[in-house]
Amino acid sequence: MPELPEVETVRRGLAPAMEGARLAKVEVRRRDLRWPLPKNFAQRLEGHTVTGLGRRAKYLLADLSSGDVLVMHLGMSGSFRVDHDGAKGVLAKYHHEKSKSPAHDHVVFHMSNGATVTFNDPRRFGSMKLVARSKLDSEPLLRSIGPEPLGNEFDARMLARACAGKKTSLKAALSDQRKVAGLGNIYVCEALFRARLSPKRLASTIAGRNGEPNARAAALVDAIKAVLHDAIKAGGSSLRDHRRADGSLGDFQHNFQAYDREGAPCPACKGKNKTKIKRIVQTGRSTFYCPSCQK
DNA sequence: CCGCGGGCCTGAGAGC
DNA sequence: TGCTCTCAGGCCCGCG
Repeated sequence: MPELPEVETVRRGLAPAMEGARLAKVEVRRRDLRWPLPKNFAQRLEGHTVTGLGRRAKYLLADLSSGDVLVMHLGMSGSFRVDHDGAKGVLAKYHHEKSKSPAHDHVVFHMSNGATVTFNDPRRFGSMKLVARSKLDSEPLLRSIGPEPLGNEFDARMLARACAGKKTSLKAALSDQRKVAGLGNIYVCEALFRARLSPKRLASTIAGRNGEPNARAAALVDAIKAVLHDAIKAGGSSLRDHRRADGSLGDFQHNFQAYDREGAPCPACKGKNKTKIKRIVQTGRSTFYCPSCQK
């Protein structure tokens, strides 16, 4: 499911239920997620307070009063659901969701404030890991991740430098978390569409000889920031699995201009003969783009 | 170091 | 209805 906007949406939904609350009880129903949860996983969490809930790239980071940080990833199909005691109506309301089978409720956090936070993940590509806060900077999962695209420091200069000299495609480069954090297949396609750049273009062509940014780099950074802002505002994109923490759907899928729109008329083409959005495969993943607009 | 392909899992949807 | 096949929003790992 989740790229940066979906993870940020989840974070904002979980924060009111988790921040400032104590992990009163932690149920581990399946420990074989992406990596097996250690035997003492629940023990290391129980009794400690969540002092803050943050995000880095597509990871959620729960700061704990114990000095640990709980690093969580949703993989492809992970989601969190918040229930409040007595809110049976909410439970009933979403009971029909087939994708939310309780068989895939793998970890349940019972918070001291009465909230229940449930991690559901059919494909189990998601993960949880406890890391000492003092060792977070050297944590292998996070160490080589590039800049946050919505941060002030992320600019054309930074992206151009990361792409300079790279013979790989722009599509592959933007999907590479080391170059910029948080983009996945959807938002790479949408950002390239907005920037009018072909996904097949070499990554090196957004930089000059010395790695300085050109106009394409500037357009691309603007497009990345804009599409992520718009998607967060819409609560992310719901295709199959993504829900807000209250169970409601995101809305941004209705704003896709290229992704998953193979054969549809390009929304940017002028005149009556609009080019159809094309689907190709790059590094094993579908890419959607307009061959006329994106050069 | 770099880039690519394979693999990890389950479920939905298409086609027969 | 039911089977088979393909595809899916991610990322680690091993290979060349």
